[in-house]
Amino acid sequence: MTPMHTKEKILEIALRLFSQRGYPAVSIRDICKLVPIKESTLYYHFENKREILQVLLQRFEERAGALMDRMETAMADPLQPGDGFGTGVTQAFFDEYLMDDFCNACLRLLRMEQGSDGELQRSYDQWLFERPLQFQERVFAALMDRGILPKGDASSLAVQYYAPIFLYMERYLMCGELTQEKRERFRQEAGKQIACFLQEKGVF
Amino acid sequence: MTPMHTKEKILEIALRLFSQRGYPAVSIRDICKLVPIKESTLYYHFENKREILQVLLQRFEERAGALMDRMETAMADPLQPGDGFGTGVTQAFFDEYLMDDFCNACLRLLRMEQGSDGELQRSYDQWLFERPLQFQERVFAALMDRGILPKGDASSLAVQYYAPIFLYMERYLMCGELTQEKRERFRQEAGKQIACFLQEKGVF
Amino acid sequence: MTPMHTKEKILEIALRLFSQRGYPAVSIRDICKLVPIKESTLYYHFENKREILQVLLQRFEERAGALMDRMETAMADPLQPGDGFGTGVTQAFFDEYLMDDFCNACLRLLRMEQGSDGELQRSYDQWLFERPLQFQERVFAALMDRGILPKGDASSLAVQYYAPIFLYMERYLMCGELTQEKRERFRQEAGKQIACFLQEKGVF
Amino acid sequence: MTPMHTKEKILEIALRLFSQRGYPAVSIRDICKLVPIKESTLYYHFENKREILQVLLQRFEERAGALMDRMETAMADPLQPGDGFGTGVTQAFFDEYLMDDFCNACLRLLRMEQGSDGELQRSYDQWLFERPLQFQERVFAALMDRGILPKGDASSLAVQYYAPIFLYMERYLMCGELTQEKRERFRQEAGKQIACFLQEKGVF
DNA sequence: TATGAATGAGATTTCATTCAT
DNA sequence: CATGAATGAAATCTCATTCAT
Repeated sequence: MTPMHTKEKILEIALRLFSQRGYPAVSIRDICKLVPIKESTLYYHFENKREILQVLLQRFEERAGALMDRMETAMADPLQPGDGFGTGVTQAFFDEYLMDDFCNACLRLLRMEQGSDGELQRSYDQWLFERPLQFQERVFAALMDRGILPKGDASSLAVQYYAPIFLYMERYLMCGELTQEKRERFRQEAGKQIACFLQEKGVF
Repeated sequence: MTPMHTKEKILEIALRLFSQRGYPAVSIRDICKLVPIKESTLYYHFENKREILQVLLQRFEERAGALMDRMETAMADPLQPGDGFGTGVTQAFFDEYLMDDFCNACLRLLRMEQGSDGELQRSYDQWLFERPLQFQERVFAALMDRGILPKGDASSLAVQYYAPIFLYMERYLMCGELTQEKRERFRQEAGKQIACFLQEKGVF
Repeated sequence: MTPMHTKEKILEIALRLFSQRGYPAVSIRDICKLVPIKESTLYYHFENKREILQVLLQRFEERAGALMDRMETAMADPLQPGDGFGTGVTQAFFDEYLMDDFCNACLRLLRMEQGSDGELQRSYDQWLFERPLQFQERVFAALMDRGILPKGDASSLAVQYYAPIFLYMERYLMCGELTQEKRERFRQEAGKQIACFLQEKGVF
Repeated sequence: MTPMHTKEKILEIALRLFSQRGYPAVSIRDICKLVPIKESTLYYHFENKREILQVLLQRFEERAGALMDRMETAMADPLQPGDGFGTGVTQAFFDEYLMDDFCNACLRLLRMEQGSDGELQRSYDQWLFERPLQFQERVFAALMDRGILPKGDASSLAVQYYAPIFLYMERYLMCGELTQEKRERFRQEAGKQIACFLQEKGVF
């Protein structure tokens, strides 16, 4: 057994259980049974139950932040010719964020627990509303600048673009097991709405 | 107002707490402390903790079902001249459903607990996706029939119409306290998107 | 079983164990095993372990306060002829305080735990130094007023009178089991010192 | 000053904590956190928690024994002319014993833990009652032999001499932090009682 | 010497629930 | 209807200790 293996295993199992049943419904026992270790061992690696959650969410913030930064950087560059309408970026948002095992589980967790903790609420809002909408708004503003889109309310457009994605995410990616079938369904339905949107706006 | 019977008081407090902290994070003690009664008294009114949840959700289903039925009936009638584009119906959906204290709390509850229970998951999907989208689809189909909207994919239109509402509901009505300010904000932002949609589609 | 019997039994056992081994060395388990009840039952009667201690010490303060008040009242009256030099009062201090099962156990407890709690420290000082010395000082001041003792430092006299009592109390009444033999020994040795003191001061 | 070896550091910290909170209330963790070392390291230096206590008390016995021996030797010699009434010896008893950081902490520890251990009880009695009283008795017996004091009960005199010292020690040196202010107060009050005693007995 | 990792036993406390009154 | 009293099970966490490295 490589050292530091246990701590990672704990985090992995804990995230799985937390995202399935919610933080308060998962006991230290449950986690340890699956790792498997004795309960006292867990306390060698973490101060308390809460710390597991914190480490998890801190890692999520790092990954989410890095992804958003990457997306914004990609957009700041003159648009890649082959990217058409930023499709590549949206793809990354789907694959490395909404449907990535780790991020998806963290998002479910945030979504469930935001009610009982102001900080989590803030985080949930940031990573599922604020940053994505902000990003999309900048994209549309840039397209308006370049004359690809008629001048108008970029913020409103961002909502029109993002809302269906969000809806399908909630419906297909935030409940039950994250099966391959659901991923596919999400991709299709969200893709359809995006295509519809782009067509209506006369892009292409 | 009839004097609040104990059973009703229990349900009221329980719903408040469940919708704030989530079902497993609320103890019988917590509920009884606020009612206020002794824990043993609660078991005179309910078989067990689960039953409180069940009664609550059953009542919700009744109310939600009744509302949806009412909405569909209103739509089935030749459109009320003064209603324009079903605005009155959407208003009812906002005021008597998404922002009604009881329904809102139930929706939050469903939203949180759906992960740990297949039945709740089914219910959540039904009352927040299936029925609203279905209804909206029928509305648009009817408008197409009457030539008010060009023939097309009513189901896709329904998503375009409903998704922003859903997004704002998630953002403003499903977290933190349901303040008057948040209600207003929701009404404005959602209203703006609806207006935008109607205008684009050439209705009016 | 009469109602409220359990709570008293818990207090009784807890005091016995606390005064023998010290508060932190006694577990809820230890107490419950002897009562005997299940651990969860204890929490029906007390909020937590600390509360047991608090109830105990509060009762002690009441009894100790009442005794001291009684002693002071007795002294304020013109001295009882048969009481000679307040011997009766000292007797009460011995029998109903230092050697009384309840008070003795509480004093041991205070003595042991004062180190870890400022409030207990205050209480210990009050009931074993402040009040007894104060009382004794008043007695001597009164005797000086009446010319039975030559005018002088009543406070210093109080220490001379009380210190041997305190020393023997510490040696015989604050360690090991409070046997009849130790009580006797305390009474004799302390009595001898008191007699010695009175003789030297020329009282009688 | 040689660099403080780990073992010594452990003993130092342990004594500080034990004397403040009592042996059972101090965990290996608490000690190691302050040393600072990992818990497993402690077990390289000591077999178990108990052994720390034992080493501490063994050292105390050595120091206390040495001091008492020194005091007795000093007394056995023809009285030092400048020492008057053994004042120098009493001073040593104060400074190198009751108020010495190490001895004071050990005495507090013994005082607290004597209840849970027969051996400690024996030790406490020996070093705080038996030996000091015995020593004082011999002093007074010697003074009687030399006609400086009238023949009488040396043992009773010893108690009269020592009891106030003991009382002030308990009150000022066995609770809370051992501040300079408390040391001073002890010295004054105890000194006053000693002076008073000597004057009354007509020594000088 | 020191540490990382683990653990059995046990501590305190909470929880949902029962039952006699 | 309501309560007082009790409880088995489990939750979180602490403790002293071990052992391989």
